[in-house]
Amino acid sequence: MKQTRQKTLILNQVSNRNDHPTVEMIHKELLLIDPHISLATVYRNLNTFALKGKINKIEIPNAKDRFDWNVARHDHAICLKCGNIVDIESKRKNHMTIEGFKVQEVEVLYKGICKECQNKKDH
Amino acid sequence: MKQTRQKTLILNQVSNRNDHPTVEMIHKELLLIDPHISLATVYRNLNTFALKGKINKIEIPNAKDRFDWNVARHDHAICLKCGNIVDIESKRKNHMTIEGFKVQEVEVLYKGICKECQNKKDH
DNA sequence: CCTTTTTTTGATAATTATTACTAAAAATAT
DNA sequence: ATATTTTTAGTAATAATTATCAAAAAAAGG
Repeated sequence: MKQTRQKTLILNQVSNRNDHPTVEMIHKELLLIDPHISLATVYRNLNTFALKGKINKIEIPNAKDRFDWNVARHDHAICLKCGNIVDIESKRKNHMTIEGFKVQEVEVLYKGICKECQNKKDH
Repeated sequence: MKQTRQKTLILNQVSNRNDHPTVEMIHKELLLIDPHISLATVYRNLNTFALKGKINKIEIPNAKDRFDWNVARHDHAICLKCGNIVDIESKRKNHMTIEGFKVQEVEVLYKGICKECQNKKDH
């Protein structure tokens, strides 16, 4: 694992924001700093960081992957109107057991309407 | 909504199996009965049935969609080795509330190793 | 029944997020 | 410094699903 300018930029970008950016969002921001940084490089490194547990990868069906600096256990809620993601405190115990199934991970995704979208008028 | 031979075949196929087939699996089975049924038709109708609540669509990140005749509320567990999906009884109450977020749906996915794969020897 | 209208199908093209590929560049080791 | 290894940039490839649309089938209206 060689240290590179790009890796530092990417890890900093995820760490310094508390939304749940997509690869594209991070790439777009980084282009302002390094106009030649490649989308493939951002994908590659975000995945590597997630594998190493430095960041969290949030996989949502039929939506772009999101990344999260917060590696502590927590759930997520996605707004069906605006697509925004918010953190939800997890109420589960640390070790779930299911008869005949060795649980390694539990993913909980709340789908609904966020505060902002509830206050918006549809027209 | 016009009644067609294809719709009947597709709905029957999902209803008559208790695994969680992908579109491809259903299409492959139906080709034995109707050798010209189109994959697009299977996709189209499974999605329509799911929207109407006749069947359940299980969306799993980075995997093919699965379909389920069981429309009652329940969770799923996916085996990280073989990819099989099993039903898990849901322990949640019917109405979840989160401060500032109107929950419409909660998806819980257990990831781990199923009974069969635990007994298999890796080599 | 036969004709008209509406919906659906089949076949394939398009889409889209992500991964694979590879020569050149950068980082580390010698 | 030079050699070796890893990474990057740019782009091609992949794969699941959706869109498109002419032809076929189903329902409606005499």
